[in-house]
Amino acid sequence: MFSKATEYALRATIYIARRSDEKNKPGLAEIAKVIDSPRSFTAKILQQLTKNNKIVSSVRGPNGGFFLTDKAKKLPVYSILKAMAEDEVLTKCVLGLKQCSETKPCPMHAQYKPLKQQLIKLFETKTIQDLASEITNGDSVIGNGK
Amino acid sequence: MFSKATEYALRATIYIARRSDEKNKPGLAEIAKVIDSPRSFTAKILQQLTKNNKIVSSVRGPNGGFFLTDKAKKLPVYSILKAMAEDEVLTKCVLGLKQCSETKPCPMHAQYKPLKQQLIKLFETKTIQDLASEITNGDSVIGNGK
DNA sequence: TTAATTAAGGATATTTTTGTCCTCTTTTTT
DNA sequence: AAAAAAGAGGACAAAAATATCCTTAATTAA
Ligand code: FES
Ligand code: FES
Repeated sequence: MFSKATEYALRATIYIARRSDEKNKPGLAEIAKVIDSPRSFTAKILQQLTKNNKIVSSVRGPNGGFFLTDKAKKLPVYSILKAMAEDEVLTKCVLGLKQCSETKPCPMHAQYKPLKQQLIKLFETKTIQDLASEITNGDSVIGNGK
Repeated sequence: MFSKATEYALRATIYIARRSDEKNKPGLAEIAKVIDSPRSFTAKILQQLTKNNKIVSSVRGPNGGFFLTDKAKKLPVYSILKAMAEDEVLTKCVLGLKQCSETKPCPMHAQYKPLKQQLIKLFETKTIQDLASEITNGDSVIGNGK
């Protein structure tokens, strides 16, 4: 469904949200290990999320690492998709028509549309914090332990 | 959601289903034009659908082209996804965990699962013929006219 | 102030996806 | 039989996605 880059972005952000506060900032090595992603590639993705979109924050130097502000934690998961420029995975025509519209719908449209809307709603409604809590509560996992 | 190749495969197959019978077999040029896809790349995809998976049939020579048998028309759309080796787009974990399971679910799983199941059901239930009929009835389009 | 630690950023490499082109084979028409 | 019209298939090309490495900058601790 999503690219590897976006999958890593989602997993990394959720993990950081769960692990970070004023005192505790997971570093790249820890993050990549836990979410099981290639380290340097993950670094690039975190740069993307840090730079333009202000979803993830970072500090350099000893005891540095990545963290999410309380404000960032309240962002919808959808904002990660937008930061990765993959939000149109959810919005575009499932058969690849240039426009997904009511006036010239593809033959899947009528039945696909309600599912699509539920999907979008799910990503718009769930916050990063919501997903992080799921893990803290032990209801779900994001990778290999922790 | 799906790769370009799979989008072309879906559109091409639906178009062929709609246009073809014993006497009438659309050719590559016509198909690519109507569904708005790169001609030679579409040829490769149709080869894939013809060769291994027997979804599309073809005949060479003058008045040759592509067609679907009545049997093929009754196949679920899902079979096109399988032929293109992209069925796991619908089945895998939305966050990219190696397993989508109940025992170690990702934090999206609980809410994503029902949508995923509806998506799979949609692709498993709808036949190629169903979608072709939608176009014949004028209820939807697959590309630029015809 | 020096050394150590950690993210940022640039350059490069690899792999996959997407796409083109040319020749070969099959089939029909003349 | 020859010519023409298609798809089949292989080789190649271009672009995008994925991934690695190395140097630089910032920050902290000794
Ligand atoms: S037009 Fe294809 S999904 Fe809306
Ligand atoms: S475990 Fe992630 S969707 Fe099922």
